[in-house]
Amino acid sequence: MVSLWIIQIVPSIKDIARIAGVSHCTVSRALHHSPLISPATAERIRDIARRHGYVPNAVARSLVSRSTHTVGVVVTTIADPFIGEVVEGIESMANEHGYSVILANSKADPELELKVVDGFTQRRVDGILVTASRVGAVHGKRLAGTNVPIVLINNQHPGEFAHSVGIDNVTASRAIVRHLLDLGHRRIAYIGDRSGYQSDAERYAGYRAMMPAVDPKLVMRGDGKPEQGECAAIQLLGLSRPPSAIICYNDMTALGALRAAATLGLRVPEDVSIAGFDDLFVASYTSPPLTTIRQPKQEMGRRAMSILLQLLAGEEPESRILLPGELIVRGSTAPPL
Amino acid sequence: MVSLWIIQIVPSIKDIARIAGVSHCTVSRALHHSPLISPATAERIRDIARRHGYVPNAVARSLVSRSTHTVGVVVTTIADPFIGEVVEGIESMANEHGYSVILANSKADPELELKVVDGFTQRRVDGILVTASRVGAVHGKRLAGTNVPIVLINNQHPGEFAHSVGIDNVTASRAIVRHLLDLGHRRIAYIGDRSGYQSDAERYAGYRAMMPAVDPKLVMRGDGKPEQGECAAIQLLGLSRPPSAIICYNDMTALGALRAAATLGLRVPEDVSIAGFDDLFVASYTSPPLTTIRQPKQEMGRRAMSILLQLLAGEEPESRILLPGELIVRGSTAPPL
DNA sequence: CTGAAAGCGCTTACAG
DNA sequence: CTGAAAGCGCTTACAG
Repeated sequence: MVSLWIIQIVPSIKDIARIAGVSHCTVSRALHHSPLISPATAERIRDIARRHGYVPNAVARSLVSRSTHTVGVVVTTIADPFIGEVVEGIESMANEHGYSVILANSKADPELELKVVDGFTQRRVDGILVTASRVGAVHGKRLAGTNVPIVLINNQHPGEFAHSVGIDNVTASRAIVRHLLDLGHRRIAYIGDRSGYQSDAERYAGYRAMMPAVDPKLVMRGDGKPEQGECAAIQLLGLSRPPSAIICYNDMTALGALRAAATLGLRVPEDVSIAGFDDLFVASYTSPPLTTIRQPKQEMGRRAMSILLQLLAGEEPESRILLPGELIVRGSTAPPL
Repeated sequence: MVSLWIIQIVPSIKDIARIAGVSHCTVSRALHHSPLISPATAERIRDIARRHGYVPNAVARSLVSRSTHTVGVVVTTIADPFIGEVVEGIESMANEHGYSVILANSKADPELELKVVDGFTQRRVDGILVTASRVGAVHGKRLAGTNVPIVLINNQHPGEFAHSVGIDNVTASRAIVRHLLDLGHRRIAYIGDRSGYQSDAERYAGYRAMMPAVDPKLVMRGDGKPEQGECAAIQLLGLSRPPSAIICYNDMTALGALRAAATLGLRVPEDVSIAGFDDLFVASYTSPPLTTIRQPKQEMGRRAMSILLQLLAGEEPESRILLPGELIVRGSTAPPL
């Protein structure tokens, strides 16, 4: 069977002009409700446009207005639930202000990220948002040199960029430690992330600041995923003087720690308290549910987009916004026996 | 402090032409590696373009080529982990073929969805992908009437659209029931979704087809979220002759059922087996981990994009693709005591 | 109130 | 091998 092509004619402003018997610029003005056009003809033109299914061509408009009303969003992966929430926030804020979101995946690969940003530049996005980038480390200066305004969210290698939104890791981390100290814990372990992220450094700093003394045996590093969290927790719980509580860099790591406790036949929170960071959806459904720090994910997206909007309006927004985390106490922490 | 505007001049093809002392069309050809241009001048022009930071303007190119190499993706919410995976698949396939993804949120609101599609039309996307839409119900015909090719993923109200990708719910559902029957279960309950989705009808059909007899008391409906799954499960488990196993419409419902069992002091799987559908990330981290059907989420996105690509190439792809689900047996199902 | 003209940045027949 | 010309669909001073 041969494929049949029906050429769908989408009418242009000129087609409408011809039908209405006016010039195409009059149509343009009528469609924009310009006060220059007489109400009668304006209405007549709009009616014709409607009946003929006229849809303005944003591409042509962008070419002359030199603005696409589009923002590029770079993510390491959109399948990550954390990033999904952030993008949800970006998208809603963008949408409320007439902007569209172009999404691109960098797969955390610096080369790909550069390609992605190049693609954004070709498409003439008005601005760029980058989430959870470790990429600043590699191509920071290069990106920062672009003409397009860039706002970073949860940037892992700050410095090069003017504008960013993040979470107050130190304060949040201190809040978790305080919570555990208040419960009566004294031997508190920390399972961090060895990737060299600033967020890990800050969370660890909060931990150190609150602890009267830190036993180096109680500090380990994973990779932010459950498996290594499990390994680290197994080692910690096997110590001659094991911790009574474990603070994890993030919820993923805590998932592994919970599993480690189960494997070792330890009860949470009776035998060991475990805390995470992020408050992913899964944190409410583990057994027991996880005590953690809630990051305002959507809010972070909205704020970042809002900074971008200000930048595009020629304003001078705050350069670095630090949002507070919220301690969510659930069943995985309790006084030590 | 007054905002200072540095006008960033992005050179156009004409600027490069002036510098190179040729016409702008020669530049255009050189940049496209046209064989018409002498290798020497071509290289010289490309070098000048490079040094002056020339970046082609895709907007202008789109205007003349009448193709934006852009696809619009409609989601009910990008924060949903299921949808995130699907979009990941779409994005990767799109990217491999030089297409960009514009993301838009419909919030499952038919009005908004229509606005979103209208926005896509203005931006002249080459095609549209819609995930998990209940919207077909309301505006199906209207959308189907657009000039732009549309492919649906996990469509809940098929019929109006030519092209779609889905999962073989009936077969997958039968596989779960068979698994439970093989374990020795005879009283098997089903907690469905009352929203009238086709997926629920199909999963229920698979359940009915495999059961020698269905006790109507063992069939309940929630809304696909944990709370109502919990309610339904509490009622089921309180029956004078309670089920020994519960099949849930999806993992979210199963999360509620697991919680119900815990609340009632029942052990899973010893006292009751529980199965879900979807294989969300959370399914591996519940306690016990959840037996469920894995949907090939990324694959669904890739296949849908691939159909769209064929459509754009003027080919005639299969109109309806049904992917198989995979039974994932974990700790939440076992023989009845 | 309306139209003719120029231009946004590019591609592509058509001449030479 | 290269350039002049036309055109993609629109906006917006500039005249009238």
